[in-house]
Amino acid sequence: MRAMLTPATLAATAALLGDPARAAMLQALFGGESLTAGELARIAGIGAPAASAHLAKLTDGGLVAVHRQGRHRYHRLASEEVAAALETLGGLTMAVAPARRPWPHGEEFRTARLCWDHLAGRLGVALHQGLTGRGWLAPAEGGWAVTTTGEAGLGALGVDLAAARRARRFACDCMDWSERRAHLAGGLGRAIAARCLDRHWLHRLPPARSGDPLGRRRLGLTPEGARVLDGALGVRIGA
Amino acid sequence: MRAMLTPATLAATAALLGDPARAAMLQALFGGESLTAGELARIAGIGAPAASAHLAKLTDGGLVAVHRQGRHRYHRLASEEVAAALETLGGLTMAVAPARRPWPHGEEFRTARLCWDHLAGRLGVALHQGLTGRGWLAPAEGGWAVTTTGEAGLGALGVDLAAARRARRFACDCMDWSERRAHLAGGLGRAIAARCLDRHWLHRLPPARSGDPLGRRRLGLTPEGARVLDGALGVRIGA
DNA sequence: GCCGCGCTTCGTCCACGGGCGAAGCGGGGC
DNA sequence: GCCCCGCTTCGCCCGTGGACGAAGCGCGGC
Repeated sequence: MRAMLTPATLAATAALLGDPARAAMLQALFGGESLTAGELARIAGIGAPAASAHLAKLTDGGLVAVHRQGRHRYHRLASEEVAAALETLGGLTMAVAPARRPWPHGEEFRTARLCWDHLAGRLGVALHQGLTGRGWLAPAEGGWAVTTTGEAGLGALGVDLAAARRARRFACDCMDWSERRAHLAGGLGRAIAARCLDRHWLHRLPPARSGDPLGRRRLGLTPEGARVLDGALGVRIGA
Repeated sequence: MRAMLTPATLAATAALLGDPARAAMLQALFGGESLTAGELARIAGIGAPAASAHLAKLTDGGLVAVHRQGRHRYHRLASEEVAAALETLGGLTMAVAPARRPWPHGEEFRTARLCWDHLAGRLGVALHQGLTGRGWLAPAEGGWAVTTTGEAGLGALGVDLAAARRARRFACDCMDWSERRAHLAGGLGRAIAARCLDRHWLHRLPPARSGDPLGRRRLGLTPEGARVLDGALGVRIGA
């Protein structure tokens, strides 16, 4: 039983993304971290009351989820779909915007980065290719399912499949705007990214400059990470 | 040399989609047809002056392209990226909107439909799977390239590869929100869809009811189409 | 050449919504 | 218990932008 997709409801969702302050907040949350209302207010360059109003709209609209902890309220993106929409809208914006200033992140940004909680860029796309090409994932209702081969392979890498299965979506596609190809999202995408960061196969790179809207989303691959991912899945993004 | 992706530019693009009248226009154009300003005004339920203003914003923003013919001005979506953004935003809206009215299109809509100018739904996803799984497409900069095997296979189906290559993008992914998987967009996606409709392997289904916001996007597969696509690419969506 | 039609431009109105300061609420710290 | 601090609510102001009617422009038809 799904709802009707009318122009009005689509416009309502798009309008939530169409305010500069809200867009700044969402872009900050797109880095994968949970942030307090105060931090988001500072990032968006507005006062606390305005930020509170924006965050109320975003949570009402189902784009942001809140988590109370003491006197702080931590905000994060609510779902895969929100991350996917931000990623795709970013691609549209880049395609549409005339080339004004040079793109300051260049190759490093396209090589590997976080898309909310999963891996993107050339690395994310190569990972998707490796997982499906080696038969670790098979088509399933609503995305992908892991095969017995995949279960063994991912287990050997130490990926927490149990945690991945607890997510609303186990594995589905997400558009990578810099590569124009799909990368892996869902619980499995998150579990793989978590494992890579946990084992220091990947590490977060510092922002290119202060106030960087892309935050700490850029990732660097360590020599060990390159070895492990190439050995297990044929993922090669160096050259 | 790419432009910078600031919150402000992303918000500006999203705001273009965030108006009910503009969203209605874009959703109508998402069916793949070129429509005149008058038709779009009627669809959006607004007067001619307002429609003209909205269309000017959409073309200025690079979301819609115009084509003069006599005293009519035909409007269509400007690029892959716009179609991809509409598709993804639709998915976000559906995920976010509480299930109000039942979804009236059900299985027929998920089985096969147009996403602007290429195939989507279970059929589009299966096609993508068939093309990549059989080695007809290989990873390439910015999407996919056709292999020699693929060139032969697509040639045998009568797909116009020369026309496909003239497009800005030859082949790239686009998110399918009903399947949560990638389907094929770009010049090749358009050429394949055109061939299928041309040979009556697929045909447009009438709107489920008048005023249907999804227009004539639903597609039906003919027995011959099912036979051809299964034989060439192992595409099976019947059961 | 004249009129008709599709579309755009201009001028005007008005409503929605985002911003802030002040005040209120609630959880922790001491 | 008191205060501090993070966040929200309230009340208000103001700017943006979307709507329409009237008028103008350009292409076609007769």
